[in-house]
Amino acid sequence: MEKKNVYDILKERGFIQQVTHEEEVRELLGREPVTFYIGFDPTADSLHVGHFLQMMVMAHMQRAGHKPIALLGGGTTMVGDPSGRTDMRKMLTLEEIQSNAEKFKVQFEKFIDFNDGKAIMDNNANWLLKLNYVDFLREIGVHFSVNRMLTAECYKNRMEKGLTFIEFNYMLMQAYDFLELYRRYGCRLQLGGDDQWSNIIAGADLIRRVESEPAYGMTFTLLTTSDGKKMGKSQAGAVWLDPNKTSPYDFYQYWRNVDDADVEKCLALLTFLPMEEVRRLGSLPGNEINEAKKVLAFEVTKLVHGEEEAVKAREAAEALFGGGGNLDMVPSTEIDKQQLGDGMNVIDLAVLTGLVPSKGEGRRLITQGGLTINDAKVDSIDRIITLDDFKDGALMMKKGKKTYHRVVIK
RNA sequence: GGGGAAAUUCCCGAGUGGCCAAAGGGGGCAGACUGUAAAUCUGUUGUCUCAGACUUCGGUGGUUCGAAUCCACCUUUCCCCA
Repeated sequence: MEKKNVYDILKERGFIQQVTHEEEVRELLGREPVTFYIGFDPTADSLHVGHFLQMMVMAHMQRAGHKPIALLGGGTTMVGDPSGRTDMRKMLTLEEIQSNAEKFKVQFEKFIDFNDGKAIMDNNANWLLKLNYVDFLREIGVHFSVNRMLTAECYKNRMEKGLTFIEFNYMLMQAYDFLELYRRYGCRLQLGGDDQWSNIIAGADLIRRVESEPAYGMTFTLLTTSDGKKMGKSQAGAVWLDPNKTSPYDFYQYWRNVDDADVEKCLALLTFLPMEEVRRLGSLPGNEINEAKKVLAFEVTKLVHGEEEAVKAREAAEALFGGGGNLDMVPSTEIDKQQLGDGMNVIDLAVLTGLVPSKGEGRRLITQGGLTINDAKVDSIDRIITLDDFKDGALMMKKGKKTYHRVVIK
């Protein structure tokens, strides 16, 4: 069987949103190994699921024999990308950015194979930070029409709310990155989320002007739910790839609970399952779609945290929602006997475990009948927890229908 | 540089001296219904030793018995003019 063009794979799985030169890009990708890049601005101390989608693209591309460049935005983050934002980005210090970049670096290495030059990692701080202002303006600035920039989609809503000059420059920096990567590594394709479209075409145009060489760009769908909201946001904030920020159990549960309407899309974008299987799972009727969600949760957790963690997360979920099984991975808190004393108020215990953020909320929860201890509803805010409530040294608290927390006597 | 407007609780946005922990919406949380889904309906949504007390309305200082509301200065943002 002839090898499938990676462009068609990405298209079929629903990644592709916009392409600068559709036919040319497709042909190029089918013809020769292409060096391409995706930029990641280290604005936080961990990658999140949005980044994960980009890494899936890199992985698909790498499998097809192309060479990814993971570009850390150590330089661009100093400026801040205004795209898709209504307010100004918080300014980060150089130290914060560098520390974040180090964390990103470690995470990249889990997803992309950098051995034997199969992929490249670089940081635009290496060239952006030492740029000379006037030289930059003369070499790069001349190629940008302010009139045109102002019409760019990414500045539209900022034209109403305000846009500072520093952010306005972001596009030039990113365009320059592309040029720099072209010069250093022969990179002629930039990929990114759809909110990066303006920045990407700016870079491709720059290479065409300055180097008179073809350069291309392509954007991917952003992870949104069927009703257009950003995905990867849970009540606790973003869903992080760092297990210390989002535990594998919570990560698993996030995907286990996606809307019916989003299951197929997520399977296509975030797993490597063959498309026939994705379509089959996505079209399961009614209740059966839960099987698809289990597959989704397991597969994504496996990719991000490894098979062992994924199995544990699945077991924990099955134990809680099905009964029996291994409870090791369920979020839990250890408490010693002294702390418990002669008895401890439920609310205090709930706050201690972090199940509720404050006593007020704990009271509210109990009053509304939302707290369960060992499958029995707590009906009084004065309920005292004693050693008798622990079975084999453990007690199970449940908030609402699906937030479990184990308390273990140590 | 000159003139005008604004900054409110997670977000948007009311509130112009006591009735304001602050309308309304969104979001969150919980209950009912379900399939660990969606939609819908209901309740709830600053903290605490919850009767009551305490902290909050960009910052600092004032006026007042009493301020989110008035005054001064500062910070930030937007708009108009140059």
